[in-house]
Amino acid sequence: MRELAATLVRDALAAAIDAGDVVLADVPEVRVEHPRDPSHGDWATNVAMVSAKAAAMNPRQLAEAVATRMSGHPDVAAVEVAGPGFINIRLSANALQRVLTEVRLAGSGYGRIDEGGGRRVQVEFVSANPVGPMHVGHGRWAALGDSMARVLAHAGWLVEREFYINDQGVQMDTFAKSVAARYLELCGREVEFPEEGYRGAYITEIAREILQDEGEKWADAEPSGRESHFLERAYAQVLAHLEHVLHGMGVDFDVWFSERSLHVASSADGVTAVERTLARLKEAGHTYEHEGALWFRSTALGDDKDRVLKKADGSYTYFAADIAYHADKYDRGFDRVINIWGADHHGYVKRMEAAVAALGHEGKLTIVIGQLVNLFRAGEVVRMSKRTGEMVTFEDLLDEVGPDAARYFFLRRSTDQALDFDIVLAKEQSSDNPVYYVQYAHARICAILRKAAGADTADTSVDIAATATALVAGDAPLHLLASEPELALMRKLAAFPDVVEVAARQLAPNKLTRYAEELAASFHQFYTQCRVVDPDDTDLTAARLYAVDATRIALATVLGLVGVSAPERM
RNA sequence: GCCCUCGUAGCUCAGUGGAUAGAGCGCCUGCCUCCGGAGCAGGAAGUCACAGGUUCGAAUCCUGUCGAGGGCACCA
Repeated sequence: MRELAATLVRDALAAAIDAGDVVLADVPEVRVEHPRDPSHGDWATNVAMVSAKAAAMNPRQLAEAVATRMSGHPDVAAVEVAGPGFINIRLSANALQRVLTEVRLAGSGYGRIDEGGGRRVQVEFVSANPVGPMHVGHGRWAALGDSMARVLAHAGWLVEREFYINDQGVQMDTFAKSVAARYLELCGREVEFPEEGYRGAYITEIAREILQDEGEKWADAEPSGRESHFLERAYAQVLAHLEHVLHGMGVDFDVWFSERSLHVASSADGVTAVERTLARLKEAGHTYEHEGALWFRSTALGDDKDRVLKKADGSYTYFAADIAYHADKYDRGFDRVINIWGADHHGYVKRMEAAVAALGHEGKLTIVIGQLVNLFRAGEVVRMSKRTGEMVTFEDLLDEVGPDAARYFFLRRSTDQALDFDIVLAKEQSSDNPVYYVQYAHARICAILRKAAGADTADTSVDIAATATALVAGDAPLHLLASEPELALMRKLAAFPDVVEVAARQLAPNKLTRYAEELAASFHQFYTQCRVVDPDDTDLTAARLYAVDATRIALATVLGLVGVSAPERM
C-alpha cells in the first residue's frame, strides 16, 4: 500500500513536469507517511514542501499541480492539499478491498517483507549464569529476544537464537562449594557455609538429590574431588532447568554456547580459542604489555580506557573470552550479530564494540540494552538477589500469571524503558489485560465462523481453518464492503507490513503489541456495527466472512510474532 | 566526578522533524429480543521537567540545568 501511494504521487509529479507545470531537473524521492490524524486521509506526502525551493514555486501551488493529476485514478477516493503543502490521499474502497485478498493468499506469511534479503543474523539473549534460577529480568529479555528473532525472520532474515553459558569462573566454584556445604549439612556434618555462597533453597534441593542418588559417600571424600563432581551434576541440572523454563514460555534456542569451550585447546593446533583470538589482536597491533599484563588498546577505538586481556597472574579476563566468543560468531558467517544485555552491562558496550572493530567486523554488532524489571508484590518491592535466596524467580512469575500474559506484558513497553511489574496487579487485572482484549477478538471471529457453519458458537470440535476454507468464497462480492467500520478494518490490515518493517528495523517488538491492540479494536468496532451472518443477505454475508477471516489470519500472525497464543475459544 | 537510559493526562505508557500531542486503566453518561458485553459509543482530563539553540516546522535533533534509575574492576 505504501508503494502504491508513493507510485501514485511519483507518476503525478512526473506528469506535471512533462506538462511543464512544474520545472524540476529530476523527480525527487517521494516519501509517503500515515498522517497522524486519520481524518487527513490514508497517506500524506511532504514532497511539495521539500521540492518547492528547487522548483521555485509556492509549495501549495506545486502540491495542487500534483494533486490535480491524481484525482480520478481508480485507487484514489480523494486527494487534497492541506496546511503548508501536504498532499493528503484517501484510497478508494476498491484499493482497500484488494488487501483482503492479499491477506488470505499470504496466510500466516502476511506482512512478510524482504528487508533482510536472506542475510544471516544471530540473536544472543538471556545468557544467564547456570548457577541458579533466572530472575524476572531474564524473562523480559527472553521475550524480547525471541520476539525480535520472530520479527527479523518475518522481515527476510535467516535467524539463529543463541544462549551463551557463562560456565567458567569463580561463580561456578562458589556454586559448587554451596552445594557441597548443603550436602555435608544433610549428612549431619558441622560445616561453615561459604560467605559468598548461594543461599537459595534450590541449592539444598540439589544437594538432597545427590544424597538420595549417591548416598553419603562424598562426605569424607577429598574436597576438590567432591566439588568438581558436584559442580558437573548441579550445572547439568540447572542448565536443563533453564531450558525447560524457557521452553515453557515458547523460547527455544538453536545453539547453547559454552564459555568453557573457549578455554579448551583445539585438537588441530593445541591452542585455545582465547589464545588464538589474542594472537590475532596482537598481530594486528591492538595490544601492548604493561606491568606484566596484556592490554587491549580499546581507547583507539572509542572506549574510555584500555582493558586488560591477560592478567599479570597469567589468567584471562572475562573480556578476553568474550572477544574470542565474538570472533567465533563472525567466523560462523553471520552478517549481523545482535546481543541483548541487561542495563547493568551497558558499561561493557563500548569495549565490546571496540573489540569487534579490532576483529575487522565494524558495524556488524548491535547491542540492545534491555532495561531492568522492578518487581512488586502489592506495591512492595521484591528483591532480586541470587545470594539472599529470597526472590521471585522468572519461573514463579510464569506459574502465577501464565506465559501469554507474561510475554505480552514484557513486550508492551519499549526496550529502553524500565518496567514495573506488580504480580498481584497483573493477576487482579487479568480481565482488563490487553492480551485478553486481543485474544478475545480472535476467539470472537472463530465463534462467527462456527456460527456461519451452522455449528454451536462454542463447539470446540469445529476445525476453524477447515471451516474458513469451506465457507469463505474466493469470489465474494468485496465491493459491498464500503461502510466506515469496514474501510477502517481494511486500512488497519493494510498497515501490517509497515509495522513489521518498523519493528524489525528498530528492533522494537512493542510496535507489534500496539498494532495487535489497534487491529483488535478495529475489529470490535466493525463487529458492533456490522452483522456478519445474515441469512437474508447471502452476498453481504459472503463478503463480510471474507473480511472477518482475513482479520483472523492477521491477528494470528501478529500474535505469532509476539509469541502469544491465538485461542479459538476463551 | 564521568558514562548510559528515562522525565508526555490522576496512574501506566505510545508517539517515524510535520498539521488540533494519542491509547489503556481509573472517573462520569449511555448501548444486548440480535454472530461471545472479556465488547461498543460519548464525556472530563496536558506548561510534552526547565532554559537556550538548529529550521519553513521540534515532544522528537544539539547544548545546559534540575529530577529518577542503572553503570563506571588485572570481578564474572
